Amino acid sequence: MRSVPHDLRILARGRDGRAVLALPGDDGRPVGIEHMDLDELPGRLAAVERAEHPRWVWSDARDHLPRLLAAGVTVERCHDLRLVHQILVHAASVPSDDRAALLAAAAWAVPIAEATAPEQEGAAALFDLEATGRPDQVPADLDETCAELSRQLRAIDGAQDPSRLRLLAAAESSGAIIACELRAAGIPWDVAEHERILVEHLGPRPSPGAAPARMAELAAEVREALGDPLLSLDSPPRLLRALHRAGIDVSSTSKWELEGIDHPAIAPLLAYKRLSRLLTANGWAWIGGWVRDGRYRPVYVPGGVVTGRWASSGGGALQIPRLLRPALRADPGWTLVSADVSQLEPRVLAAMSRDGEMARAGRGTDLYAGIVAAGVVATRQEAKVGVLGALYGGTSGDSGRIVPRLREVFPDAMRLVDRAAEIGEVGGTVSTWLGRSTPPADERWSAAQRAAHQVDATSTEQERARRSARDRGRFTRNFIVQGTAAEWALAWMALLRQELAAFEPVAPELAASGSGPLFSRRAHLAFFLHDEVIVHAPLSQAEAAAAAIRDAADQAGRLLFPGTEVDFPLDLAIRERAVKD
DNA sequence: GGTCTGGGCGCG
DNA sequence: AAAGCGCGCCCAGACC
Repeated sequence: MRSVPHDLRILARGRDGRAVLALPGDDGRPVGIEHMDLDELPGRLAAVERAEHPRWVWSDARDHLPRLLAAGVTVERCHDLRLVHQILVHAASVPSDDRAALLAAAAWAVPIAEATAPEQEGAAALFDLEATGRPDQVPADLDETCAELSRQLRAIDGAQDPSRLRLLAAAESSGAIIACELRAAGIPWDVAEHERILVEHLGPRPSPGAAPARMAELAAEVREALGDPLLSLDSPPRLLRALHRAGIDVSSTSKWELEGIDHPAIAPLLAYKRLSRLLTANGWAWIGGWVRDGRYRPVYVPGGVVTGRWASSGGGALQIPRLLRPALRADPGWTLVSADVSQLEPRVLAAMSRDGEMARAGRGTDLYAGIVAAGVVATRQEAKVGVLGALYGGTSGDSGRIVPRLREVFPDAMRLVDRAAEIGEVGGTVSTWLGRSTPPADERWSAAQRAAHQVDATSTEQERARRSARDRGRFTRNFIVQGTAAEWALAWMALLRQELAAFEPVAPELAASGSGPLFSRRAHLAFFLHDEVIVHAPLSQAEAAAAAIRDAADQAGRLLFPGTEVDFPLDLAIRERAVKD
């Protein structure tokens, strides 16, 4: 009834730590089985790659790829069974018995592993399994791999729109490769510049346990202004009590509540908080823990967020403060090509909903300016607040005032997100454009809704249930947009990676020092942040890399939304350092 | 000693 | 006052 795609090639774990290559047969059983030692694998795999350009089926990129990359070998395409399992097991478009079969294969649903800072790794362990944060849990032997592949192919083939799920599986799997490659290549990191920024803001590096000079000064000012000479600023409850004693009426110590209060303690306190954050999150300890040989090598976690966005594990790769962006710096003779998409999420919404009016507002560069130009609102700020309110479910304040206006002007777009919210509020499932679905509402949520519908429900129970229903509505409203934007970004990166891989290597004397065997002689992806990429490129390839980034964005739009009027303009810059403006 | 939770804040 | 989504990380405090 169904034939296995002919370009699949299986890489699995053999007995005694050996590797095994095979082809999936039409009956689901492996054929053409080859066993080999691990040190033979990169050479053999590279030969198959060159000759056949297969799609490699493996349990988990993290099982195999780090070792291959260290040996200078990578692959064009894969099918990552763990990631695709995670998608298919919830996908609403997959028939329920196929989903049940996947659910029964519970070992494929492994939790995200912790990252290990390089300082805790042996130097030789950098590319071992342990170092990639991957416990040995997924059943990766040949039979299990084939069985799971069969389940997944059946699930996709039986889905309402197999082509979308196939595209999603390919994009997600490509992300698995890219995440490993990003770690192997690393972010070129200028430690001297990072330290200069720390000293500029905090003062000289303090001895262990001591506070930096600037923080100590600010803390003294705060204690003086509050008349509390022994106060610790690092304990929110104590700080809150001290603020109350000083007559400052706040309900928390958070900065948005403190801002705007007129008291001599506030300015130094806010400054202290800012510095404290810099020190603890990205101070000298962070450099020592995460930067080695001029590279920051974060662990990216594709599919780590329910919506399909990537998460990161260790070092906070997706939360690097803007203040430290200048430390992201190209190697000598190289440059950074940085690009981010302007207003990705509203553009994705316009494309998904085929809202022509919204597509037209975005044509050119700035969607918010387009909304102003169309006469919908008076200022760019209002346009932005309104659109974010539409995407997030804002009801009060400025966004609550503006969203109804957007509902008149962009009826198709607003209907799509409003409908997603309605479905979520009653416990339903919504899906992204390519078919990633929300997990079912958890049992506590459903129990609260049931309780509120009993005849003897208290008003507290009813109010709590209404609130959690609205919470879930905002989640599902945002899910379809954030998740589809993540799909667009995956396609963008996958297409970009393909283009960069075709670049000619530069001369050996122009090689980057720390990017590893595969990436030191041609432009390569170095950083990814939801709607933003940075490519590290030899100077001679910078313009070509910029063109590739733009071309990949155009192609991604057409791939996901054939015939769409929506464009995806980029802010792009070629600079030595990744600073904005 | 360890683990867990919430506050707070960085990113999109 | 964070109004409105999704994260990770650090710290203090609570608890075992």
